[in-house]
Amino acid sequence: MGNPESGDAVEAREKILETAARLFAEHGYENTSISQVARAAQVSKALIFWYFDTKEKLYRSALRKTLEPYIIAIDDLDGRDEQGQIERLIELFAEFVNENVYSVRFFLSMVLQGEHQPDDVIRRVSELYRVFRNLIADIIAGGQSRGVFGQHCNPQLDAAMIMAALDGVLVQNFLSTEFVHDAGEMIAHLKASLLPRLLRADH
Amino acid sequence: MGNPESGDAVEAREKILETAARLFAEHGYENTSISQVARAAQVSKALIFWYFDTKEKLYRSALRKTLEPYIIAIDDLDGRDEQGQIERLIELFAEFVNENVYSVRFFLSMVLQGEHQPDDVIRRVSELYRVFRNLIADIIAGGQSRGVFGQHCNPQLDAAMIMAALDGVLVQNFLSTEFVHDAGEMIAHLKASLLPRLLRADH
DNA sequence: GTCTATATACAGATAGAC
DNA sequence: GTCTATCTGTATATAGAC
Repeated sequence: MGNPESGDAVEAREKILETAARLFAEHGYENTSISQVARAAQVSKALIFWYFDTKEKLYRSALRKTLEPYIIAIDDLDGRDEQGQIERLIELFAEFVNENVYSVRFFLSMVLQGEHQPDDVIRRVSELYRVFRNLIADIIAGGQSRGVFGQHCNPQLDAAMIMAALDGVLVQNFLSTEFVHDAGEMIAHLKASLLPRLLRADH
Repeated sequence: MGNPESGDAVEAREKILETAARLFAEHGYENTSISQVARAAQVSKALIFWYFDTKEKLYRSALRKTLEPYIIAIDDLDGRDEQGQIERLIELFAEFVNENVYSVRFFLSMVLQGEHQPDDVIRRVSELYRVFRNLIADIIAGGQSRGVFGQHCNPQLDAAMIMAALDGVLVQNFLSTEFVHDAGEMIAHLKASLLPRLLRADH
């Protein structure tokens, strides 16, 4: 599996990629120079260009690497009622964001600033988001036809609302210092606030 | 009030400031060069340094200028019941964000990225936010003592929740293309979802 | 106050030795 | 593959004429 001439060829490439992914996520595209990456990865600038040709391509490769752990395993939804399933999805989403704070924060600020948004990366992220929302919408629709949720529910809109609230809590969490309540408490409150409204009994 | 030598001295300074504020908000600190600002404001680079010494100081001055319209007039709250007051505050917040989309979006991405955050600017913005949240918390607490809202309410936490949901809706709105529902519809849904829970009757 | 011309630094990128 | 040395562009900032 190794190269004939040099044993750690792949490792240098990997180290550049890891370092670049970290630095880009921490300081953004324009705030990160090839020289910085080279210094931090302990290689020469030229080597970075040897592997990645341009700064732009390095950036794209680094982002793609960052996306690798972006998978949410939705396993244990069976055996729960509709409300329980949605609650579990909310928890999974919060956990996911928590495990990827730095990169999620970075993607968010990337999209907000609107510059240097490789299309494929944006697509992956927003697809993940949409899958999640549709999952919730489907559960609501299913619960509706089973008579658990009322006809006043609008699956797509209610799912979007839950996601929005979730986003808000997590964004506030990013801004931490100034925003008092901790995420766990807020997530619990979110469930208590939004889910009862869906049930058929009241309204 | 004019200078003896040059009639439009102040206007050049103002033009630089306006232009810088716009460009910084559109492209960020690192993506905006003094040369760009000079070209867009139709003055020489040197003049910018004459007035503002360094790029950093120009940035700070531009941000301070951006903050000037950051005032929310809370006038017509009297004559409404508690729920009506909160609904009105939600509308005011949404209107405010809508009238300042570009700069709000910019401040958000600035805080998220964590770099180039002049302390005084951050303070102003987060103070505005806190005032708003406390206003809602006070209304909830007042409604509680008047018996309109139930004892299960937690004024600070419920206010934070409302603000979080509001944030989420508005952030989703920034990301527009990928996120289906329009802000007005979501705001209406937000009121319908969160406020009934506060009332004493149910629960 | 406003300009042109310039100093200085560092960015991205290339050439070529090993 | 990995390096040193260098090219070229552009950034912030300054000097000095008007």
